[in-house]
Amino acid sequence: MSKIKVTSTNHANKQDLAERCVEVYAAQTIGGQWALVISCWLMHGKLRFGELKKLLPNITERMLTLQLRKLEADGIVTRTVFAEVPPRVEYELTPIGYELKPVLDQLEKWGDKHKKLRQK
Amino acid sequence: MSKIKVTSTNHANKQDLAERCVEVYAAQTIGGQWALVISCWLMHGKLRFGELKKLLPNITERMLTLQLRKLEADGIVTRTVFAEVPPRVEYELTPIGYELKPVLDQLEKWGDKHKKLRQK
DNA sequence: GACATTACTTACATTTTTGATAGTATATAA
DNA sequence: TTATATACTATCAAAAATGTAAGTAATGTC
Repeated sequence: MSKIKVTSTNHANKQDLAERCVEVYAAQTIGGQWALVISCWLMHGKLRFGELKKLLPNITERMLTLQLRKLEADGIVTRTVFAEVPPRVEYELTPIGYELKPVLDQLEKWGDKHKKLRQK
Repeated sequence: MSKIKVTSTNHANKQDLAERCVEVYAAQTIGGQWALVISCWLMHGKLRFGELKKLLPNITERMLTLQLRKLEADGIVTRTVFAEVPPRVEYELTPIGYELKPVLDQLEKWGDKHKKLRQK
């Protein structure tokens, strides 16, 4: 499941950075091209796999799965499978997941300011 | 200088995400393996290229250059060259760069909490 | 029995990011 | 004259992330 090479310099560097700098640790945890948007949407409440897919029209099922699994592994979302056919799976933020709110808020604030500056 | 393929799906997706979600826009702007740590160090004041290198013992000069150039292009740091030999170049956060502080603070806060949860 | 639905998985290809290594310029000091 | 220090640049190689396309399971519906 993991394609990372534990012996690579890159891997070592990432680990080192995460250990020495909590900010980097946090950034790595919510990193990945789609993880942040997914978190943003889940802030509003739980969603099914298919609902997320509709909200992110360009994402492939593969990527959505991968990122959700990573978020799950990192304790940021929970995955609830209902024994139905066709299957139903719901994703919801964990408490620590919901605590990302202030981070997202600050990112939004800063992003807005930066965007405006750039437009001038 | 840019190795990105403007015609790729990946590129299109990134653009799209950044447009639709300011949080992602912000995250992309300070993304890159080393950009955040560099920003953290620069929060304390301006630094020379060589000083940054010492603070990040594992970074290659190439990567340090690349990330600093990106930060410069994005208006987050300024680059001041002194006409001396050997050369001296100083990097400092711009006003909007310094405004990353609250973002870093929140990342730190969250990162700490998350780390503690994981250790249990 | 064929079909639709949903949330996936698998194998492979492409793109993007990062790393390794070896250069370069140039005034000053030895 | 050679060496030194500093902030780079240029190539090439490796690793990591993302995308493409095609499957799968299982049950209820027609």
